[in-house]
Amino acid sequence: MKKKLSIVDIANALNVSKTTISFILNGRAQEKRISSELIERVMKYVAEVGYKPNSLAKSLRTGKSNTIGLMVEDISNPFFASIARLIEDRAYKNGYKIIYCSTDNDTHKTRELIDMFRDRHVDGYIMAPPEGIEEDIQSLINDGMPVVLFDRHLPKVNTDFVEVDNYFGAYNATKHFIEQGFKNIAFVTFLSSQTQMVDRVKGYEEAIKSENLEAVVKEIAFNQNDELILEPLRDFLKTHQDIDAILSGNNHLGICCLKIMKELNIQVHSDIALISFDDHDVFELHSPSISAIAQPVEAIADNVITVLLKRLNALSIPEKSQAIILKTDLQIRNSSIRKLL
Amino acid sequence: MKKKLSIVDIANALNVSKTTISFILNGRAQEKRISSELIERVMKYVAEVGYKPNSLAKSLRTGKSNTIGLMVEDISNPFFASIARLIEDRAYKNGYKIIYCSTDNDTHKTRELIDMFRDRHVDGYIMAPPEGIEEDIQSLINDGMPVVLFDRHLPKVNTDFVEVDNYFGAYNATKHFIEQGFKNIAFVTFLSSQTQMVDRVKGYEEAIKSENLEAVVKEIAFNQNDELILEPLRDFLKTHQDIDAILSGNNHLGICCLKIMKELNIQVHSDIALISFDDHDVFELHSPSISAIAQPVEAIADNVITVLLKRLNALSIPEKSQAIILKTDLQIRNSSIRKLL
DNA sequence: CTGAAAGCGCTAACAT
DNA sequence: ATGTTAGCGCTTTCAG
Repeated sequence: MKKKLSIVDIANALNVSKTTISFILNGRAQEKRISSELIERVMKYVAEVGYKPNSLAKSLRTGKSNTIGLMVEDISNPFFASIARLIEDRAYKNGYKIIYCSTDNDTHKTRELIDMFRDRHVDGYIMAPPEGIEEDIQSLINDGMPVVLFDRHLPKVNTDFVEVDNYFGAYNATKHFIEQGFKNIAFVTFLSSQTQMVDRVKGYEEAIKSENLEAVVKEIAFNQNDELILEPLRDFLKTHQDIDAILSGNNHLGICCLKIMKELNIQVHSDIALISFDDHDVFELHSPSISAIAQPVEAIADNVITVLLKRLNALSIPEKSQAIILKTDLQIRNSSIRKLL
Repeated sequence: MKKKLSIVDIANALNVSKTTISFILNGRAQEKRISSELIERVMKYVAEVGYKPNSLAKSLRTGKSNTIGLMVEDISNPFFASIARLIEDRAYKNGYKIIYCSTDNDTHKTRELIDMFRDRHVDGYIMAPPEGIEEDIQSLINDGMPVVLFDRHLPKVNTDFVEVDNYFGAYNATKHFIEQGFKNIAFVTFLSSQTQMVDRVKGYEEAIKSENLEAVVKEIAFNQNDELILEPLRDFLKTHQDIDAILSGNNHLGICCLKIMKELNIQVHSDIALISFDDHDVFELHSPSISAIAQPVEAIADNVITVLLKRLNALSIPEKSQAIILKTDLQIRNSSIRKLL
């Protein structure tokens, strides 16, 4: 078990003071006008023995950890997983590490996670916030921490966020249903006051209203246990035999709809048309293929990290916070059209 | 921006020495025979002002970070995502945080990640190791770090690991194909010398051989870019029209098979039967539903964390390392049977 | 029972 | 151009 080297070991071995080593290692050699010969010697030795500064000590001293805390709703949901991957990659390239966690939309758990991140001295926060976490985020911001929200935002909290135009995405998909001649279009969503969900419902309702149709919104309580989502859905479909199209509020619900329809032997497309918010591998592969309102995951990840890095590098006066709204992309597949492609 | 409290602030406010505070906070009050009255007073004040010890300083001092590093192949693969979730939960309940990362099966990237974990002073490692990382892991172990491998192991490295009986899983699935009357059964896998993949091929080959059939193994180079996986697969299917059943080495390849078959208008089940290693939402939902060799994700996660916690709490003499092999569960669905259910 | 003080490894103001 | 030194916040030995 080889002992871990410290900066003092290096300094002693080279007969130089540790300050000098520190300066050289932190690229302040020029500024301090250290002889390039010495720099060379130090760098060579450091590489040779494989010395790595102890980042714990460094963080303790500088107050910076070069870590970003990322909180998604559920890392096993492909939408969040892919965004997390992209953010991780970009952060990594910019010298930041990511610690990520799933909130499960649980306010209490989220609060604990924020505490943990805080405790770990993360330099910035990226999160898809659950409801009821406003105060905690505000307190983070008050303490000068950069916070970027994505997928949704908190109206009461003034900070940067990146999301898609949920209203338009749902509006547009609903209009598409109507154009295809569907009349009894239901919207299935989670019981939630999160902005993205609220906007999606609104978009749906406006589109329905504009055509003088009747809005049917089925709200289901969010639950980790899938069976508790499938059950109300099953009831809903059984008691609403007249429905000819469903718009689901996210991919999780979309998949639940598919499961129930399979179970009840309801044919997707010929019995009930379907469009889901958020794309998913399943949708493309399904027979018939399922239309989806795809979110531009790369663009979301890019914008999130860009905004955060800007804050992180900002020297002083915090700029006004920005809201970045991206466009969704309606992927029309077989599940939502009258005639199969 | 409220200043962060330190142990000194608490000590001053209460007119007690910081040592005493430290003892009380770390549950050593009894041992040090501190008056329960004082303990009471300190605890109350700490709760009141919401003081949290700085974990960075604590880690620097104690050399323990209460963090576990978890490296999976790809966090956006549901198999790894669900294991990661389960491990995270269990670790959390035992006072450990998890930092996780995707290796992408990239040895170089993995090496960097190990460095980063090391740098962060994680207390233990859980990983699904890529090939070629043996030395790095060995060096970790030599330095006394607990390392638990899962999903696969490294024959040259003597450490704990948890995996399923891959040989039997594949053998069994192949036998099932044969029982159903399929004769030209192909095995599609990644070009890999990882133990789990090797064992799966072996299981397949043994089963084929036992029935005097001909083994057809298609090996595809692992690639992040799906198109580079689909292409050889497309070629393979075009040039092997006689194949009537495919066993895929993992869920990723299983999904790729589905994609290609859809594209080439090959009917799953009636044209080619299919079983995939690793279960996936897609498989259950697909029409026809796809048979899969399911891995017991809960049991894997449970065993991994249990073994690691045992090491972490072990006071001294490292016990012999253990190999935990779990059973797979063949989920027979419509894609692999002669007559539809 | 409690306190003083050393020290984990690093950075940076302040000498020299 | 390089060295001295004082912390960052915490734990822990040793002395009262």
